[in-house]
Amino acid sequence: MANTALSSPAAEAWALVQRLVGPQRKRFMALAAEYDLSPPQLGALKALDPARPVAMSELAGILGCDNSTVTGIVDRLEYRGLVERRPADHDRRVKLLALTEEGQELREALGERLHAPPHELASLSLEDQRALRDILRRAFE
Amino acid sequence: MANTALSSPAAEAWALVQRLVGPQRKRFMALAAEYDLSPPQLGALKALDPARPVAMSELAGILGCDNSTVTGIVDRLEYRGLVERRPADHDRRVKLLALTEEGQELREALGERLHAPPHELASLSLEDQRALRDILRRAFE
DNA sequence: TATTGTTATACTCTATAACTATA
DNA sequence: TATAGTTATAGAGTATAACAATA
Repeated sequence: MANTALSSPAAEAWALVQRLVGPQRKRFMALAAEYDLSPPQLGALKALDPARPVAMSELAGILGCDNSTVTGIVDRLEYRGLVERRPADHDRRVKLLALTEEGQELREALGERLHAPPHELASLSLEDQRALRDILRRAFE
Repeated sequence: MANTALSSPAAEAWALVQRLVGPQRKRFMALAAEYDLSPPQLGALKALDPARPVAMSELAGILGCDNSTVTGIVDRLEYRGLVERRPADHDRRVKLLALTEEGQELREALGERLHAPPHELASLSLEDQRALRDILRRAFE
């Protein structure tokens, strides 16, 4: 955990990425609190797709928790009028989750806040920003 | 949340960073489960300093939760013999947290796992790795 | 008076196991 | 038989408020 050598440039880069992202956790929690959401509720709102309904089990997969946990999270979101459960045509066991209009608006506002890059990146030179973007693009090729 | 323009290179870079780090959350949960720790317990172990005892309130600050929450987390860690509560000389209200020998060993093993860069970074060319590292270093200047 | 840590309380998240209804 | 979602249950995390010891 300490400064253990950092053998490769990738390892040091990874440590720096973690340092960049670390504060994001508190930012996420603060944002959830601001909108009176629990962190998993915010995660669920973020994970739902405005363009396509998502099955309960699919959401469980995205959030990395059990189906039974999703039931409670969605219960509260639905009670608040942010999400709707709808039957699925192709399989009557499945329930599809759709954002209500209010849910979509909230999700939009949340998204804007989460998308804003932290000042460490925003204050890099435009040249560095582009280089960083290009390297990260290559990382996913 | 969708592909909303990504106005600046910094915004796209930030989106890519989040994409890189996203899977890290599940990695973290899986690692905790593997060692029979809850995620906050793993976080606490990670936050404790092998070289310097940490006060309860300091740990609460790092974890971003209330002091009263830390009490329970540390209770379980202490019950398991991973952490010790010690009195502080300078202020008898304060309790200092120190890793036991077993706690240090576990933290070391955990650290090795968390420090390994994901394959997306590890498989970048050495040139890209170095450039990425250098840009991120500048981000923190 | 203010602060550190604990306790009491209430709520949320969490997984497991058992259940219902589909498939 | 197997799967999607719910319910019941028990344990852990979470903050708030009240408290004891200390500053």
